[in-house]
Amino acid sequence: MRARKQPYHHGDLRRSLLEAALQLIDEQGVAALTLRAVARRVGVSHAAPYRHFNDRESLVAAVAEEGFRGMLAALQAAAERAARNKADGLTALGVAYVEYALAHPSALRVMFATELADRARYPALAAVSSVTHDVLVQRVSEAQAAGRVVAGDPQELAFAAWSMVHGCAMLLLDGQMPDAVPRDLAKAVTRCLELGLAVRKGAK
Amino acid sequence: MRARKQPYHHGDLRRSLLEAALQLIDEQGVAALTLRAVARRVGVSHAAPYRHFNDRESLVAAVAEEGFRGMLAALQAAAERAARNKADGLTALGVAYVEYALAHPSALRVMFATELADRARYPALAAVSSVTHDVLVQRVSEAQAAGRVVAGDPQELAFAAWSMVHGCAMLLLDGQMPDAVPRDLAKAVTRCLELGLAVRKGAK
DNA sequence: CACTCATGTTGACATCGACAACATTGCGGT
DNA sequence: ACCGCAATGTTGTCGATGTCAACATGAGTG
Repeated sequence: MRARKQPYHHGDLRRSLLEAALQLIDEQGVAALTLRAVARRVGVSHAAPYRHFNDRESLVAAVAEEGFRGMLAALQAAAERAARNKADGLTALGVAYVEYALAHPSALRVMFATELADRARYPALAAVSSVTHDVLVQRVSEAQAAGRVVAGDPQELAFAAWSMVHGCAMLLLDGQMPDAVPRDLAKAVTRCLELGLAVRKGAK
Repeated sequence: MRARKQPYHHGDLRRSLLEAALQLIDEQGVAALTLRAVARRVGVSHAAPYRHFNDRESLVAAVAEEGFRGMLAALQAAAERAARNKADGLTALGVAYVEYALAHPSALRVMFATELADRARYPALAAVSSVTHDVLVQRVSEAQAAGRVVAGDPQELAFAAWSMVHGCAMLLLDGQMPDAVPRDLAKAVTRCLELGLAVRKGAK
């Protein structure tokens, strides 16, 4: 069998570091996400991560990027499911967003962490986050074409929808609603969103 | 004149520390909020802050608390202004929320910082944040009574409103909408919110 | 006037991010 | 087959930070 002595070169250290980072965040929160701790967990020296990440923030950004990719996949899966069932794609998207947030709270926290405020410094992160946004805008446009959503700038309507869902997720994650059932609130929010965007047949 | 030599006792160090903390965040971001940096700015020794804050997180929590108080004042002022002008109090609240966020981005970031996720550890913070929430619920109830908002659990409706406005503020602060005019987006969101909550005269 | 305790200071330690200098090895060109 | 280079890891180190313990100061109270 192959010698168990760790080969000097790890193979795919970058990926291992990312996975360890996710575990750390899950177990001990974002504050515990330390370059040295990640290195320890993977079993490499404390400076090894610097070969793959410029600094701590770069690691955080990379983890956030992973999070966005995961969410993007979840959103697209939800949209396809909705399309197959002839259901409302927009609503499905909103529900999927909140569900992903509740299922991966630490990922969400990293994705929108304060440290990463200036996206300009992390183009890859900005890109994947932008794609996510585009998916949403696209669904809004489709819903408009199908006559299910009021006319108007799809960018602005999408932003409104995103705001609502994102805010809901964040408030739930932050425990701002301690005595409530998250899913009920999410439902209420989604319903309000539907009403707000729906084509209004009546006067007013 | 009074001796300029710093008296051994500062007088109101706690308040000074809080103000220095706010300045630091404004100037250099949340990451620069360091116990030692705050102490330096105030001109006391590096361990002095420990007489007023248990640890770094406690300081952050206290700053967040200040932020909530400021926002609460802004919201209440906006509500009163709206009442005098017979305008819609709920909309005024939403606009005031986003405006406060855009005017005090660093405060907002601290208020909803990741580190303070478990509010249980900071009762004072939880309290003032809860009061803010109550104000919103109250306005929703009033709007319902005035027939301007659909019937339903005011808690849930208020949460939906809060979600939307909070999400809008957060996304704008995070620069997720780089090529847009913040105020336009805020308007769009608020309008969507109004529509979503409004009493529907027509058929669905 | 003396005592006491809150408030502030000094000094120390472990940890962290970051860098530089050095070690190892996979890989491509000859 | 050999050489050499560049990517990848390691060790050592530095300054800064959070945190604690031991000590100093003085404001207010009896």
